[in-house]
Amino acid sequence: MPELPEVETVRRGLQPAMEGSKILKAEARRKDLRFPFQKDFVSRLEGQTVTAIGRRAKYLMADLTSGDVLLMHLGMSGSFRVLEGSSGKTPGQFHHARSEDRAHDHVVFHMSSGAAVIFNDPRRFGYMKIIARHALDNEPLLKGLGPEPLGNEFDAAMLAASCFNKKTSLKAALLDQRVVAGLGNIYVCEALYRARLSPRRLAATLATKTGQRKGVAGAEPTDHAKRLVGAIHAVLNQAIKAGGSSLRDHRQTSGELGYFQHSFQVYDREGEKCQTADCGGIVRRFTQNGRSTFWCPKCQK
DNA sequence: CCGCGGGCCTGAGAGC
DNA sequence: TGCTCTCAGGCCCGCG
Repeated sequence: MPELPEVETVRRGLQPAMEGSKILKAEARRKDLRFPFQKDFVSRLEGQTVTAIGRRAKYLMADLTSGDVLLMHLGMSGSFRVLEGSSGKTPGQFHHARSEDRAHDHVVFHMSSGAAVIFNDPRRFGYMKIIARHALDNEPLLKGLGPEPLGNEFDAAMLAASCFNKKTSLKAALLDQRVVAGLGNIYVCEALYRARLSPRRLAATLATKTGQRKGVAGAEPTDHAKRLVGAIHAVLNQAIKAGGSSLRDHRQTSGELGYFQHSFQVYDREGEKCQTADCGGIVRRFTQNGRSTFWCPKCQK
């Protein structure tokens, strides 16, 4: 499911229930998700206060008073829901995509705020791992992640620099978390459409080589790179504002749907008319590196 | 080192 | 109704 806007939506939903609150009890209801739980998973959580809920790329990170960080990934189908203790809402008002199905509630945190925070993940591609904060820099799961697409360091120059020696397509480069961390299949398709760039274009065409400087080849961003960065910013910000996109599994922690899927211009719109004024093209789909790409062949060059 | 394809899981939807 | 097949928002790993 979740790309950066969905994970950010979840982060904002977890904050009021978890920040400043103590984990009174933690339940891991099976021995593994994508990976086995650490043996001391529960004991390192219980009794700890959560000081902050952060996000890095598609990872959620809960800072604990012990100096540990709880790293959480939603995989393809993971979601959280928050049950407020005494707010009057009944559990029936909160649900995942398959509301009758509690079989995939794999992790539960009982917070001193009175909230229960429940992680549900039918496909179990998600996972949780506790890492000492001082060891975060060496964590293999985080090592090699590229810049945050909404952070200050991500700009056209940086994108061009990391693409200019790539041999792959623009689509594949943007999905590569080492190039920019947080985009997935939907938002890559949407950003390329908004930037009017072909997913088939070589990633290296975002840069003009500027010769050698101290033996290191330089790269100047093209106008295409600038346009693309603008499109990435715009689509992510709009999607966050909409609470993410709900296709199958994504829900806000309140159980509400995100609604950015109504603003898709190409994703899952094969056969529809291109929305660009006067284009007249038809949205097409093809498979690229094993994933569906949606695009308008007429206006994306 | 890089890029690609397979595999991990379950469930929904299409077609027969 | 029920079977089979394809596909799904991610990412690790092994191969060439």
